[in-house]
Amino acid sequence: MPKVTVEHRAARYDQIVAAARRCAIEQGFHKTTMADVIRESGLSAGAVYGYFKSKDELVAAIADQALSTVDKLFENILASDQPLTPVAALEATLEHVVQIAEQPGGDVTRVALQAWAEAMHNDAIAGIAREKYALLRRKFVAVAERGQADGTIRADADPDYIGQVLFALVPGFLLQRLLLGDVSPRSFSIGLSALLK
Amino acid sequence: MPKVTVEHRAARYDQIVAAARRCAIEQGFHKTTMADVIRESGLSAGAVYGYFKSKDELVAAIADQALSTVDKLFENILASDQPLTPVAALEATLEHVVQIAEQPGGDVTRVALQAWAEAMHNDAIAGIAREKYALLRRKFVAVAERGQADGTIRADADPDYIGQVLFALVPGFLLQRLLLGDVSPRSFSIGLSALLK
Amino acid sequence: MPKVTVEHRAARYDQIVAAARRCAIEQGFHKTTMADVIRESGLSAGAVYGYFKSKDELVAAIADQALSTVDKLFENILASDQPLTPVAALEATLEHVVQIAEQPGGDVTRVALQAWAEAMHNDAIAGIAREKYALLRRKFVAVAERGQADGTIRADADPDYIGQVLFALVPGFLLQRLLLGDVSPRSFSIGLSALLK
Amino acid sequence: MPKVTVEHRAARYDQIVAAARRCAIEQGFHKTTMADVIRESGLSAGAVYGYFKSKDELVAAIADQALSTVDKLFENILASDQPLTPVAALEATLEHVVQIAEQPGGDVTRVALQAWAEAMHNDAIAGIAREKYALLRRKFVAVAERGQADGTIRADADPDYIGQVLFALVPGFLLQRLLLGDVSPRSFSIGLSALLK
DNA sequence: CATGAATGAGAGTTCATTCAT
DNA sequence: AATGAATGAACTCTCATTCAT
Repeated sequence: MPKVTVEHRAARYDQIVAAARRCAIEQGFHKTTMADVIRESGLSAGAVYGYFKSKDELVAAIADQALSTVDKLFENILASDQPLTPVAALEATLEHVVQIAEQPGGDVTRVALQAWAEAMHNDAIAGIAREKYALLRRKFVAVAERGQADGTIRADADPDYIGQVLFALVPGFLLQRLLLGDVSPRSFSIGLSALLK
Repeated sequence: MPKVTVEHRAARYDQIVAAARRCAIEQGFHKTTMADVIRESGLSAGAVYGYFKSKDELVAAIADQALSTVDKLFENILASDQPLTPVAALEATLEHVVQIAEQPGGDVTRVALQAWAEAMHNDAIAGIAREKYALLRRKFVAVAERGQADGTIRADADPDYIGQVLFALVPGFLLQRLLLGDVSPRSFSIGLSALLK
Repeated sequence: MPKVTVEHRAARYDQIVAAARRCAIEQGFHKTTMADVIRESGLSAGAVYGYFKSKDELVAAIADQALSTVDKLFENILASDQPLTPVAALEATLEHVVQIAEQPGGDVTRVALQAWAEAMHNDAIAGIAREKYALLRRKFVAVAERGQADGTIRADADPDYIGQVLFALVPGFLLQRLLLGDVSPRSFSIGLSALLK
Repeated sequence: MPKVTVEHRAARYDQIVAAARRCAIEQGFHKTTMADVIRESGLSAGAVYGYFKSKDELVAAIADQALSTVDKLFENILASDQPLTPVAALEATLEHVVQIAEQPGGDVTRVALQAWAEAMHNDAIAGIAREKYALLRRKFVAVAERGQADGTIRADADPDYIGQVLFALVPGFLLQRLLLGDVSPRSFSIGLSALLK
């Protein structure tokens, strides 16, 4: 009975977050009303408030989820022991971004964008964003360090700086994808390769 | 106070936009109420609505202004006839970003971030963002083309792709600056230089 | 208070319409604010808007109700199978008007007057008014036709015209009653009888 | 100088009332804003307020004007020394109503309707309406009295009652004309004649 | 427990009126 | 005298949240 209930609770929770995410993708956090989420989730107001004490908490949960899509990157691509070149690391990351974005249920990267804006005046979301992005950036620093170790990258530069630049390409790609729509992991990969000679 | 000069109208307009921008920097577009803007501007509700038909219109004006900060880049740095290397173009741009961000009256780049989010479901703002950023990116494409012409960049890659990558570093810098706070034009310049060998 | 019965909803609806009607009788549609209706109904703003999407919709409901007071006329007096003379039909109608007007809760005929004015630039209300009054007028046409059939009314005139004239006496009575206050079904009955010889 | 000014003032006054009337015909008193009147009159806010201390005063002036259209009836048709039959008096009155209604500048009878509604909670307008309509009704009483004197109307009925009935046909006609649009002085004349045998 | 009707503070906006120029 | 920008109280309506059933 306890386990069934726990699973049931988890399913309900996901149901609400999924509904809220769909709304947020469509209209943004702020235009989304609790009534929207309630309707979209198929639950009652009371039920939704049984899982989230407030709209802020629900928004934080969606933002968290959107920002946590990078987690899989760590577990899979960037966790490999084989050395990754900067271009390979970038391309793998961007392909992951695109794959996430194209999943059925709507483009979560749009929610990530919302989360960045929200982080400017919402400490909870800012904290999550900082944590996730610092972690991802550290992976790119590691890539830089390996490159410096094997001589493919100049060793006289702070690897942190190189990591900043490589990581910057991820939100830079995401924004161009959503706003201009004419970029792809391939075009970025080619562009970066060309610059690196 | 009838028979008001064009300058007077422009001054009032700026007064309202400045007040609204201060609010938006602090709390974001959506937590900012018209009452906030009215109080902050020192004008009356009617006066504000004499200049902006709706909150949406006012938000669009602030977003427009924030996104248009890149205009000065075109007029100044990137308009020079002397060839700019990718690193120089990037550093000039990021220094401009920082200078804009540190101007008294609050960090406008925070508003730019809001505008990105808003562009996801606001066609007016999306249009402005697309226009401004397409223009800025073209400058980086031009930099790439010059580099290819003078042999400092490999000529077998589409310069558009190189422009995408270089341009991506701008929002990537901006986001890291606002979120993690540990980047600088210098650190980006060093990081990019190291990658380019 | 979920799971509310249909009767409960209907009662709430009537509660709001009754409150709004009281306000409209006192001050007219336009001087009546939603705050007035909310206070008078004893409900909250949200509750009232749960039953009526807008003030316009509420006004239409009150107007509809006021204009629909003639419905009972059809069911009762004018539906009788025994032939009615014009004078009898008129007197019955006016007595019904007075009875309606003197009901506790305020004189609804004042609202009917408002509805006439509103019908000039409100299609919904104009439609209702047209429908109800066309129906009532048709009853008077029927009275005229019976009169022509049994020889008490000249047969060479269009019964529609006679119906127009008889029906005209109803708003003519109503207006004089509200404005000058010195008319009664009896005085009208006597006056019409005298004219008919 | 004084006379010119007086004429100028009168012209301005008429200009404002005419503008306000056009608005009131189109949208009713309440949907008409002072800004509408100001725009329509081609004057400035200050100018309009130089002639009318408040919107209420302006509304009263339009209502007054609309209700005073019956004045010409007294001066012309109903003032004749030759005896008028009820049917003739009615037809003359209704023809005057139609003529007034069809004048260029919009149907003033729509404003009269507004005035009736307004009279329910506006003593100034109620006073004017009472005065004008009492006067008009008295004319119909006089017609009744003449009829009784010359034997064409039964003498045993209070002529006031007959006047009430005859007068009632005027607003009854006006309302049907505006609401149902299928009546004419002729149809009323025929209808009344038929009833009178 | 789950429901969803009800709450009510507060949002955006309007508009009659004023008064410095 | 005339202007019309400015005022600000008041309006309609929304929506996050609660709690009686």
